[in-house]
Amino acid sequence: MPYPPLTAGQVQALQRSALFADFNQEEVQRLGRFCHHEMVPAHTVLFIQREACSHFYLLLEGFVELFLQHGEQQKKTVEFIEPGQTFAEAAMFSGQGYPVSAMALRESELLAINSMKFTQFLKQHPPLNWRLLSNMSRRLHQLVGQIAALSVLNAEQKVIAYLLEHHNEEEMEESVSHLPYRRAELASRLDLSTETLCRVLSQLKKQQLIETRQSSQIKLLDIKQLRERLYGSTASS
Amino acid sequence: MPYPPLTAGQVQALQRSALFADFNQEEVQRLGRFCHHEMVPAHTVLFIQREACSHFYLLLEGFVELFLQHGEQQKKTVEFIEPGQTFAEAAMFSGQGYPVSAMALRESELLAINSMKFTQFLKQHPPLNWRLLSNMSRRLHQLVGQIAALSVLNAEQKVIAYLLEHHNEEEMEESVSHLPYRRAELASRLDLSTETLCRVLSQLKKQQLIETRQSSQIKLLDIKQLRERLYGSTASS
DNA sequence: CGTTTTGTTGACAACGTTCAACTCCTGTGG
DNA sequence: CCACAGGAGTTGAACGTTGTCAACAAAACG
Repeated sequence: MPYPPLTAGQVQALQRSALFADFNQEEVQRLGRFCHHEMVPAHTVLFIQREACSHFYLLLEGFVELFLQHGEQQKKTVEFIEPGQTFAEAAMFSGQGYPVSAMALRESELLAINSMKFTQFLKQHPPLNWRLLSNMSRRLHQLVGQIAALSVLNAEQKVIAYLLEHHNEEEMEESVSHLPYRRAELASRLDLSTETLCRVLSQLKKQQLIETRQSSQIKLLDIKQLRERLYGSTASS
Repeated sequence: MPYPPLTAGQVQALQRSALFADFNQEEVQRLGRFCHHEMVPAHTVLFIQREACSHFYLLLEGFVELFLQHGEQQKKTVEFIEPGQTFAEAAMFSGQGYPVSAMALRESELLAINSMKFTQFLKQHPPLNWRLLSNMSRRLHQLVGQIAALSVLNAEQKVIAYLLEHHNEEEMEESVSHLPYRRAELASRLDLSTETLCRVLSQLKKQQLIETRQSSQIKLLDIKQLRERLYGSTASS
């Protein structure tokens, strides 16, 4: 038994994730034998593109960025991971290593799950196969949505689409989109330069469609009109 | 037994596909009970985005395009499917319907596999789970590669990347990239206008890096130099 | 409180799209 | 077999959107 047993909190976190939602106590314990807990400071690189896949992860606390690199300096954010999400599950099965690189943007707490051991475990738990398939399928949808957004939407539409997708309906009586990202981070995710992102936000502010507070919280003032700006539909994730 | 038995050719096609590669005769026959053969003329729509997923497909002959639509008129090609490939397998598991639309670009011959029946079949054939996972995983890689290409490469690099990926190393002593597409089709796949695609091809012709024959066959004259134009690497699918 | 990082705004340039003209192919009917 | 029509491919010019560079403002941090 190479790893210390899981804490109660970690067990709960596993059971709250999509993959292991209905695991019973015993199954979680068996899973725990090849998970280890990691606490990493901001800017830690968890894995890099093309590297052989040794683990996949469940994020407990913090914030992780999945990104691509081209040439020496260009970086493109593919996705942000928030607590409760698993990532890099798909990398286990392709035999081509991780398709992206991953970096913690803030100090983060993770559960790293050993890929080899997990694939063995998988054979003994057929229902998990289904979960994984549906998980990956949903991720495929998301990526297709991103491709649509990249190729079909202009700067303003990208921003609006993102705001609408990520605003928390129930949060306050007002619709506040909490964006815990730096401008540069969000810009990279939307495939814009920081400058254009700023400009779009300014314009939307001028037109009274949004309000910003301390630059990381964005209040949506007129959701209907925002939706109209996306035309009929976004087809986005 | 709702469907006629499979012909020898269809059985072979199934066994040549990635998903069913090592199926034995009996397994293929059972699979055949919920496959049906389709022969469709060019421009047939096989399914459309968001539609509930009733079948997935193996392309036997012909040519199929997977695409997205935005608004009323914009179309973006996500992928071309060539004979031997399966497509839309992932749609079964997400519960969100097909993520894209599919249209036959030429007269095409397909095997349509009933999704419901297949998922039942899947439970009795655990090794298939693995196949599916690795298939979908590879597709995820591809999509990530496309995202990279869309966001990081310029027009010339997109074209070169595509040519290099799709040229047939062994075909003739010369490297001929057979592109059985219309300019407009290829342009949509690369997210360019037909015009820019033409311009890029012209430039490459002028610089003696490629040659075109009857506009659908492209001979790569200097692969090394083409590679250099992509910088260090493409990170593309 | 000053220093450093992040965000915002403007001027300008670049790349790609759009529109329009034109050429080249392909296939069809005379 | 040629002529012609229609579509596909190619090229040029003008335009627009977004990226880049540079200056500046505002926060964050020690």
